[in-house]
Amino acid sequence: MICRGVLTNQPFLIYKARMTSTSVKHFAKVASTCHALSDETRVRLIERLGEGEQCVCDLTDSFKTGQSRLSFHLKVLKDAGLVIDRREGRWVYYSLNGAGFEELEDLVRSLKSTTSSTFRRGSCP
Amino acid sequence: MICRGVLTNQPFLIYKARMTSTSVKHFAKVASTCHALSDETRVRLIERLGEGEQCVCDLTDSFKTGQSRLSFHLKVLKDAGLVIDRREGRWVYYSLNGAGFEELEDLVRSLKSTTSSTFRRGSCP
DNA sequence: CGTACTGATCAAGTTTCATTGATAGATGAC
DNA sequence: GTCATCTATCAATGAAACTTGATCAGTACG
Repeated sequence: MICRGVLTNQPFLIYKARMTSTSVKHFAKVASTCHALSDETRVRLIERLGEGEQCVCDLTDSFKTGQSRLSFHLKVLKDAGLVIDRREGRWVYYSLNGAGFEELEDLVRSLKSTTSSTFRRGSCP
Repeated sequence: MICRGVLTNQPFLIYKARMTSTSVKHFAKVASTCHALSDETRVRLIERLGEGEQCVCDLTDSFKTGQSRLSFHLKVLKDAGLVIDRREGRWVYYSLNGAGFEELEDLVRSLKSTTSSTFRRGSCP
């Protein structure tokens, strides 16, 4: 199966060159961060936290759902670096992690513009 | 459970006001798009397509995996609007869908800056 | 025609994730 | 101290997603 790009004629070599260990981590980072945002409940939590810091009791009230369920989703978001928590007495407050979102924006941008912005048309014999 | 934000004192009303039907769709749209990017193989596919249009045979070769597996992941990406395909004889070429990525960037941006950029500190009695 | 090839689709098996209810840990009130 | 409250964690169940191999649909070629 000898299929090559018109311009480079060596797409496979190019690909291997980009497969550095950091690139591998990059793939996993994008996937794990996006996984955190792949659930509608978690997206709703993010948008809610965009209004400002919220305590879990507030969220449980307005989301009208089990507390353990929200706790689970908040943990997923926290592990992804998208939110941070702060304990104050019995209550725990969650808010957005600005740094995590900037990183996310960078990741998304990097997806679109990887190496060559020129549109290379493939050709198989 | 009477927990209110310091500034508004009515966080729940604010939340309900934002729950329009378009917002609901918005949540689902972010979740579904991010789900497409929540798999490492699919992220690798995206980055590979960032180099230019690729035929499936090329991808199957360099990813060293089953053809049906790649076809499955390409379909997920296509359904999410992130890639487009083009048939040319026996071969099918995939490439990035610029419009889909712009929409994705908008979605991510909208997550960070929803309503108030002011940091509201919650307070529970 | 028939054959060879590319890629999509299907079905079965496996894994991973989300939900639920119960429990445990931590804090504050008494 | 005991009790109540808030939140995290655990175990079990159900659902969704991923993988694999086989088959099917479409195309090219002799």
